[in-house]
Amino acid sequence: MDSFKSFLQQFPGYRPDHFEQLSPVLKIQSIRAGEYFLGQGKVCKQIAFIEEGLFRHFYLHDGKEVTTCFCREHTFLASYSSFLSQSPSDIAIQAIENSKLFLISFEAIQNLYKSDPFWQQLGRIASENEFLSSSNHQRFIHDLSATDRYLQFLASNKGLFNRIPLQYLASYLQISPETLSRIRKKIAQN
Amino acid sequence: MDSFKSFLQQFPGYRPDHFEQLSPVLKIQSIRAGEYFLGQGKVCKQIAFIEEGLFRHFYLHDGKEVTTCFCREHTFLASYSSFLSQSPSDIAIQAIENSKLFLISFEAIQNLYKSDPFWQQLGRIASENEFLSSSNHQRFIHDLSATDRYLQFLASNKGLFNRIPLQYLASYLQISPETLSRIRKKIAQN
DNA sequence: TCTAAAAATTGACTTGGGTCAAGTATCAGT
DNA sequence: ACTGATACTTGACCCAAGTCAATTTTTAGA
Repeated sequence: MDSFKSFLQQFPGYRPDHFEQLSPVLKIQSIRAGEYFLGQGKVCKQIAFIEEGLFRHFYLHDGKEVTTCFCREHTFLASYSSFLSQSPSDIAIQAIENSKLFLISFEAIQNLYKSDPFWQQLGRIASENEFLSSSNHQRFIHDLSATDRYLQFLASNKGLFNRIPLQYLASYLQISPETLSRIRKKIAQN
Repeated sequence: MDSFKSFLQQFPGYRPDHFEQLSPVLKIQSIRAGEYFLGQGKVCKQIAFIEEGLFRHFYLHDGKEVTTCFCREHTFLASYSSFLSQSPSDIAIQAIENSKLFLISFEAIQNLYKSDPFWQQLGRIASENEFLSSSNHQRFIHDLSATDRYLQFLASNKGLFNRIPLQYLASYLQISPETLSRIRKKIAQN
C-alpha cells in the first residue's frame, strides 16, 4: 500500500487521514499477463491503482486491435469514459505483465467525493490529465513521421520500451508491424 | 442572455438563482470574422459562452495552420488546457464569423466554484466533454479514409458545413485542400 | 464595378507507408 | 529438450494521399 500512499502525498492538500478514509474501501486484485481488467462493451465499475505491472487499452477496428495507451505502475487504470457514465466501454483493458491492483468501486468513489473535497480535486485532476494526454497523442501522431514517432517514443520512454511487445507499440504509434520492423532495421544500421 | 440561461437549464440541479450568481460577473464582447479570441502562446484568462457566431482552434506546424476544432454558438469557447493551468496556450482561437460572447474570468470561475457545487459540476462535465470529443476525433481520423471522414462530417454537421471555408475543413479532416477538392468533385459526379 | 488578394480547383508527378506472402526467431507448455 | 503457436522480419508490390505548379473562381475593399 505504501506506493499508493506516496502517490497521494504528491497532491496539494493531502493529509494522513485521507488515506484512513480510503483504505477501508480498497480491494486487492492480482491479474496475470494476457488477462483482461475490462472487456470491450463491459461497464467499468472499478477504478484501479496499479501497484505493480503494465496494461494497455485497445479497441477492435476491422478485426485488428488498435492499442491506444499503456498504463504503468503507480498510475490509475480505468476506461475513463465508461467509469464516469457507467456505460459500456468502447475499449478493452488487458494486462501486459503480471500485475497487482488496488480497486475502488464507483460507489466508494461517490462516497469519497461527498466526504472530502480532496477527492473531488483528485478526480478533476485525473480527468484533466486524461484530456491532456489524449490531445498530446493526437498531435504526436499528426505532426511526426512514423520514424520520428518511434524515435521520440524511445527517447521519452526508455524504461517502458523493453516491456512492450513490438506489435502493441506499432499499433500505438499507428505504424504497421512490418513498417516498424523496417524502421528499426534502418536505425540499427545507422 | 436568454440563450445562456436556457443552456444552463439543461443541467441537473439548475436553479434560477444560479443565473443570478453568474450574471454580475459576465462581460460582453463582440468580435469580427478573422479576429482572434486568443493568440497561440497567450494565457487564456477568460472562458466564453458563444451567444452567436463560429470559431476555430488551430496551431502552427511546419508553417501550416492545423485546425483542431470548430466551436459554434451556444457552446463554451476556451483553450481548455491553458485556462485550467493559466499557462501559455498551444493553440490559437480565431473567429470564423462575426460573433458575440459572454466572458467569465478565471477568478470569477474560482469564486463560483467556491460558492456552489452546481458550478463545480458544470466544470467537471465540461472537462469530461473535452476529453470525450478529443478521443472521438482521434478515432474518427484513425479509423476512416479521407473520403469517409468528409462524408461523415457532412452527414453529422449539415448546418455547419456551409459556414466553414473548405481549407479549414480540409485541415480539420486531416486532408490536403487539393485532395478534399478532388474528393468533392468525385462525389458531385456520383 | 474594378481589381488585387485569397480560395478553390485541376493536372502531373511522387512517396510514405500499407498489404500480402513467405520466411525465421522466440516463447510457453508439456 | 521438444514443439506448436505466436512474434518478428524480409521482400515484392501497390496505392491513397501528398506536393508542386498553374489556372480559375470568389471575395472584399476602394
